[in-house]
Amino acid sequence: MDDALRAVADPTRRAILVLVRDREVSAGEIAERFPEISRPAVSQHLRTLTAARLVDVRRAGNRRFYRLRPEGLAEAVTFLETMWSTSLSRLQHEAEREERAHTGDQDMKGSL
Amino acid sequence: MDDALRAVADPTRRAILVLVRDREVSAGEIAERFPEISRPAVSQHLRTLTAARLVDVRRAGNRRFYRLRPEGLAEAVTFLETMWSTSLSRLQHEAEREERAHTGDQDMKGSL
DNA sequence: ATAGTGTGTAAGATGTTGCTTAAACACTTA
DNA sequence: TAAGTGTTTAAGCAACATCTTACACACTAT
Repeated sequence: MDDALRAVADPTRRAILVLVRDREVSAGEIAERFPEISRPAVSQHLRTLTAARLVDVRRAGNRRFYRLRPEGLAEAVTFLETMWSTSLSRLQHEAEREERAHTGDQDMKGSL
Repeated sequence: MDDALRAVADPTRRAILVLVRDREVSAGEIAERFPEISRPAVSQHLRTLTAARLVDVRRAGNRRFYRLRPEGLAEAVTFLETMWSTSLSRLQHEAEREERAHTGDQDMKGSL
């Protein structure tokens, strides 16, 4: 998870992931989408993504095709979802307590 | 989203988020959980998390209490979920094509 | 006021990241 | 073999992140 979240923290790498989400894309084609940075820079990002197991590589002749490897995101998604939804459900419960309190239907066990 | 993902890329900050997920925790109490790093280091992490709007702060007398602000994770969760599930559904479609081709009855869910 | 407790800020050392240019590798084609 | 294309690796550098120590701030209580 650590590698995945670190990899995903960079905006260029996130953009690359979007590019390779739905189809295989060659390194060169990826690099074309980032005219502002050099090819080696893109290559290094691809290496980082590969090391984080966020993309798969297929070598075909001269070229290398990259594609999203969604399983690599599983742990990171789970972590963030847990933080997000667990805490949201807490907020929801508080909201419900608020509502009961206002309608005179209090639940003492719920109070802190 | 950028700030949130960068903030969450650090393991210490992730651990802090877990600590403040379910309840308010004071800066001192948080720092106690990280004996290996100094108090100022923790304070700086808290600042980063606050700037990323991933936690809320409440000042009470001497102390400052931190708590998870789940809304701050919304965009990041959405991004990762989209990458994850969209791509998984692609895999599923490929699996279904495979299945039709082989007339087998395998269950792709196992590969998650 | 003064001292004590909880916390944050400043300054600086150190390691890491992301970029660039130059060179090398790998495969294709003449 | 030699030249051409696609891609990665190497080396070096500037920017940034994270840590530490020392100090400052804010509030509490003698």
